[in-house]
Amino acid sequence: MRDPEKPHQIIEAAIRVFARNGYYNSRVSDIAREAGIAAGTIYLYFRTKDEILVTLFREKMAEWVGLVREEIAGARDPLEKIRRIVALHFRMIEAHPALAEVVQVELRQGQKFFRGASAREVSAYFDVIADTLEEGVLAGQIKKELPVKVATKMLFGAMDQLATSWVLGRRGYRLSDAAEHVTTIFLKGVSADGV
Amino acid sequence: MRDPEKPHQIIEAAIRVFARNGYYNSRVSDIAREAGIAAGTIYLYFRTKDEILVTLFREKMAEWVGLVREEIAGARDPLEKIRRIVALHFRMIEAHPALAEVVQVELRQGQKFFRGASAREVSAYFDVIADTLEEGVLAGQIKKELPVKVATKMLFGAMDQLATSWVLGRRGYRLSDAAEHVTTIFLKGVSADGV
Amino acid sequence: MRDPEKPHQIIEAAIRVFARNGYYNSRVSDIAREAGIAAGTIYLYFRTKDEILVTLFREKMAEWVGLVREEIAGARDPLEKIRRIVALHFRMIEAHPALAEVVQVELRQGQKFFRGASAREVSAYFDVIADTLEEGVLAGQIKKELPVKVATKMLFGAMDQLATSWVLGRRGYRLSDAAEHVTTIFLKGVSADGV
Amino acid sequence: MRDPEKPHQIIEAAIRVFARNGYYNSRVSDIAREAGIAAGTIYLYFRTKDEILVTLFREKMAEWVGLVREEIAGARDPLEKIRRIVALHFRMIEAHPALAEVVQVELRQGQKFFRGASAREVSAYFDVIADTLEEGVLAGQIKKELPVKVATKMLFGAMDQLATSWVLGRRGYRLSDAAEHVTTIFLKGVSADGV
DNA sequence: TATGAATGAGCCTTCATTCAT
DNA sequence: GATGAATGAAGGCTCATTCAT
Repeated sequence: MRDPEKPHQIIEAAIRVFARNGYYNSRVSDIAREAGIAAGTIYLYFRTKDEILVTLFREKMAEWVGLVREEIAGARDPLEKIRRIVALHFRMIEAHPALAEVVQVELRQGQKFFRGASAREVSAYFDVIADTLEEGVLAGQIKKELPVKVATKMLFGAMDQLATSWVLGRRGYRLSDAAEHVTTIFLKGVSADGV
Repeated sequence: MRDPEKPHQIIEAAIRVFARNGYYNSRVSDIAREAGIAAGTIYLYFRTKDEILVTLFREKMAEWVGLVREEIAGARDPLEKIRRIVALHFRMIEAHPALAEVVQVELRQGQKFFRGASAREVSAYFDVIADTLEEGVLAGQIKKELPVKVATKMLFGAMDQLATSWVLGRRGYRLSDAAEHVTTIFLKGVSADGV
Repeated sequence: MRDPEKPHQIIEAAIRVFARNGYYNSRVSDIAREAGIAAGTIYLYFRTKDEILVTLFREKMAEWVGLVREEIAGARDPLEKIRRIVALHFRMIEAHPALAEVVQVELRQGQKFFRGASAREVSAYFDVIADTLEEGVLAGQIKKELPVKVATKMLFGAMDQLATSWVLGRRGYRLSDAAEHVTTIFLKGVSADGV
Repeated sequence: MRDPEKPHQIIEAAIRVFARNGYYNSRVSDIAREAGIAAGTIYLYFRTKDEILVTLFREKMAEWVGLVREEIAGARDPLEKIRRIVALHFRMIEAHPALAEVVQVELRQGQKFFRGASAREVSAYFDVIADTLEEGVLAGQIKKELPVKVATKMLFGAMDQLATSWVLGRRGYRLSDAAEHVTTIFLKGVSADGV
């Protein structure tokens, strides 16, 4: 396996193809054509079609979580961190709609049929959110009796649904505009009473 | 084409099979076996495999929305209605985990590849939530500057994510227990300032 | 097996259906619908779909030969007989185009795949022609060195091709008009030298 | 899609298989086995089973007509041309009985159900015969009031029937022996009176 | 390493035939 | 006898994967 650029090219091609047709309606040869290589070449870098999807998830989710971690690293205030997480989430979706589409639509299938291969990476994102919420509790900004796991899933689910609607819909508006609303509502919902 | 029970039996069998393997990993003959009939018989009631999934979505979503409408009909208070919607949502998921799995996992694929056949039914559910929020705004219980559409998607997304986690996870806890938390956080998030 | 009219009705329906779609593109249920009965009923009168075609051939060919025999019975002159055979052949094709179509198109398949079941009936038609030619030889009107079998097949083939062209074409002319030409050319071809 | 020999091999295999079982009783996998390739390979060269038959007709008929044209190119005398056409027709049938069988038996089905795809090629053969007859009329060897279209179909039908009988029968004689008889009878039938 | 022709297992769908009513 | 719902074998076609070049 020589060309270290090929797997990346294949993944990027797969993202575009899966976004267009979905995993099960995409042929390996479609990905090859999109990547400008021969179908057989794909098998020099991936053992099966499944492995493309699994790798895709793993790499992209890891990248994503890395970016989120960077984004919030500079912030001291937990509430500000939440604000940045939501803003970044929506910015990423808007910047990479094809990737967004794949992750939104295929992730669930994926979690079920591809051996939860991306489970670790997905849960890392949940961890970032959960950790931030815990921080806020300790800082007294978030109510201390907050069921953090539930709240984490709520925030993720809320962002995910906004993203899904935007992706599946006509994209006739700026998703980023929703970020502030989402943050406001969520933070009010979890805030400590006195705040 | 007589037996009026057959389509129902086939749909129920399909739910179980799709929940187990996913739509694309299920064979028509699997559905037939699960339903206790011959594969050919399915084609007396459905034209294609796709049509089974589309019909499944349509019927189950319509049923679901019907139940939700009934559930909140008795309540006067919009906040109480939201509470009941969330509670019913989770009760339904727990009561019909296979259906839940199918809807959770396949719906997105579905929205994209099965002609948005269930679009109307799904959006009916969104409408119920949105209408209830509007009511709350008029009643002064929910803040009047609330972006209703965003809030609607947030609540749906939050419930959906909790459900998905529960379905894909080990189901090692009572999903209903989360209902109260979800309601509390959400309602606090959207409540009018003075409340 | 009660209703003695049913087999006949089924055969007539089959002729229309086969003429429209060909044997292999026709369903048993198509024949049943055309006959105004249920598909299962057909199996009270015929054991298989094949048997319908075989019976159809046998009965119709026998009928045909019977008519031809009647038609020429009144004629003394062999040449006149040939003239009548050709004229009747074309009249029959025009009068029963659906039957013609089936016989023209399916007969060859039939001869090969349905066990030559209609071989006897078809060859009876050949016999009528051959016998008439022999008669003409004896009467000195047809050249005595005529290879009767070849000439018989030639006349049949000629009529058959005219009929096929007419059936497959637009039927934009009167087939009967060709009868005289065919007869003239053929009789000239086989006539005794001095005639 | 490279090997330029494959389509030819597949066509030749198909001819043998169709000759044995007929089009509708032949499986694609039968053709593949006969050609010594995998069933899937056929679909690299033909889109459907139908297309095999259509291509077969088109190519073989074009070849046939080309050969006929060559055969008569050297002859000046129209009657001699007819003689050669008939002789070649029968020689071809004898040399390629499988092809003959397919063309004889399937052509009619074909003309009806495969979009008349071979219509042009078949009618090219009719044209050759018709043109030759016209030539004979101009040369004064064939009677000038001859209905050329009818005579053309008669000759074709006659040859076709002889061929069919030989193909479907036991082939217990030399078909070529019939050529002279057919020519003699036909030419006498269409000859100008004084000749 | 890259190619893409070849492979063949797999699945949806059709439809002749059966049989309970 | 008549029905038509049910059956299930069969086959066309697809496409992930292999391998000779």
